[in-house]
Amino acid sequence: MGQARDGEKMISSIAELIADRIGTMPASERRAAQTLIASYPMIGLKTVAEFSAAAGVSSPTILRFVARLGFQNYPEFQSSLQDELAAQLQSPATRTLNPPSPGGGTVSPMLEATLDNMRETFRHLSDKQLADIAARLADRRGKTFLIGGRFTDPLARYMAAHLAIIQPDVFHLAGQESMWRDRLIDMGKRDVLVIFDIRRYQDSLVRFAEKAHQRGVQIVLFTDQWLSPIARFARHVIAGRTAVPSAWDSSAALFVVAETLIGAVTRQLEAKGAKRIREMENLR
Amino acid sequence: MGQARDGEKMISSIAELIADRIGTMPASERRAAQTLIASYPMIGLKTVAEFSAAAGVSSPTILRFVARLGFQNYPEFQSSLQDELAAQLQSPATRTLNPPSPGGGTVSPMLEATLDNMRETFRHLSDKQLADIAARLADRRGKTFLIGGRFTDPLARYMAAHLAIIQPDVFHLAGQESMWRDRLIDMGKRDVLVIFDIRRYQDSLVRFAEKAHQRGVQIVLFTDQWLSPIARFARHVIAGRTAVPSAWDSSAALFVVAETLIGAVTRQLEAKGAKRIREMENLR
DNA sequence: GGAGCGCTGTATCGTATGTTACGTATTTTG
DNA sequence: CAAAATACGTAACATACGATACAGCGCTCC
Repeated sequence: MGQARDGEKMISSIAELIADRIGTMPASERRAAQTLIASYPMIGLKTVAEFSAAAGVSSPTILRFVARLGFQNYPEFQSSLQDELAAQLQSPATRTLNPPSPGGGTVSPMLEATLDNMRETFRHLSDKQLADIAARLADRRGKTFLIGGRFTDPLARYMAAHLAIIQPDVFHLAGQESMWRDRLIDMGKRDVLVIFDIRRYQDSLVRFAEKAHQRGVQIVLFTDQWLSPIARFARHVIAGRTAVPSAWDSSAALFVVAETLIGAVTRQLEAKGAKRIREMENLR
Repeated sequence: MGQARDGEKMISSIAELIADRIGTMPASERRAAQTLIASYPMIGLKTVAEFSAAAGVSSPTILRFVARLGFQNYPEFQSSLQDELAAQLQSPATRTLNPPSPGGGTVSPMLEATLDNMRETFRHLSDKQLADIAARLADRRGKTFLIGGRFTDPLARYMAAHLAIIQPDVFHLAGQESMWRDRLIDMGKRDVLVIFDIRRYQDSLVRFAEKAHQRGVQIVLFTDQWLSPIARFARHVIAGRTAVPSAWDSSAALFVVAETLIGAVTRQLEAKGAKRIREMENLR
């Protein structure tokens, strides 16, 4: 990405790079630079022809322009712009919330990142998608199995603990691989398998998911934004943000999605008037 | 641009368009859709080949995917994404996020409440308090035990899974009450017992906490804002908000506190230069 | 005022990219 | 269980895109 360096000066964005070198450019290239800055960075993502037309110069001038910025070719220049955009989008500039803690402590960054992760996660998650998954989980013609990886299995347990109360045939798959591998026999087309898998993805889970998929089991996958290979077999994929300023990844966003789903399933069953729910409420 | 309409529903972004139609898509196209959503919208700005590789499908599938979304060809699809990006960049305020769902947005209130809970929880939690607890957990002269209630035991497991890696003598107490009650024999003044207990508070846990307290064990309690009776015996109490618009209480705030603590303990051990940490990092 | 140099656009080329046709595998339906 | 329909990938294709060679123009400096 921003490998383009200039002497000892730190250049972190292409816009700065341009500002730095615009003085040394010939007239036409300067027009190109100004056009790019004017509607930064969108015009740079379009084709050379469009860029040149917008700037009122010829194509080769655009290419000479990007070459002068230090890029080998036009695609490389575009990739750089895209990376910049991606970074910009991931850390929402709109940090309107949480006042920085007085002590400038170690807590705030962690919380900030976690809150951002949740907002980002839900931003990519439509109500409809969640409703679909909830409907599938509330559809009581089949069984529900839940399983997770090394760090995420507690999430599977958490979800199972709730779902098992409001409906029958909910099973958390625990213990040794050999234990739950044998449960495949019980699984069929009408069943749902909820899998939690984030980096580093576990081979055993992938294998298990594949076998289940072959048996026609519908897979709901909770994973991180890089998508576990299980996504290949999954009917529904929930991609949560996991990056936090810590040695560990955060599963908090996935946890919240899980809670949201639990709530949605409960509501759907209530709407269906399942008598089990009414009985349950007596116990609360 | 946003000319893509669907019946009477207003679709203003491609992400919404996808969410709307992802249900009607065949498996491979759904994978394409999910990869795009996972890193929205950057992957869509790259070439068909890169997109298809990232999604693990073939190029034609990508093209069929964009065709299903209503675009004549791939460049038109990309232009649409770019326009969307441009609009988003120009008015950061107008973050076109989760559209309120037709069925009376069921997601947003849940997320909002959860985020509020976290802010509230941390507002009453000083950095010093967390640092103290982390220091206690990082003090390796004693053992660490973790246990939780019916719904919160997964949180204990989650925390144990992490702590057990960075230091020895971390035990999650599972199974029947009789099982862990006997472990009391192993506990002494230098040991720490982390308990998760929210409404409805479990008698068995309260009894257990009391016995441990009598043996001089230091108790760290995760509970809700109404405080479990265990608070009476606890050295450190973390009170998290749990109220959400759902039939269930939310443990998400406590989960985030747990993650924060895990991070803090890890950092403290790193600072101490524990060789175990260095060994661990080789494995990551 | 003439010669040299640098800047810019036109025209051409090679290639990477999007596109399409077709055959196979998989699922669905009668 | 058979047959049709659908989904998916392989491979060939055409085009549009970026890259380059070259010529014209203006500017500067002898």
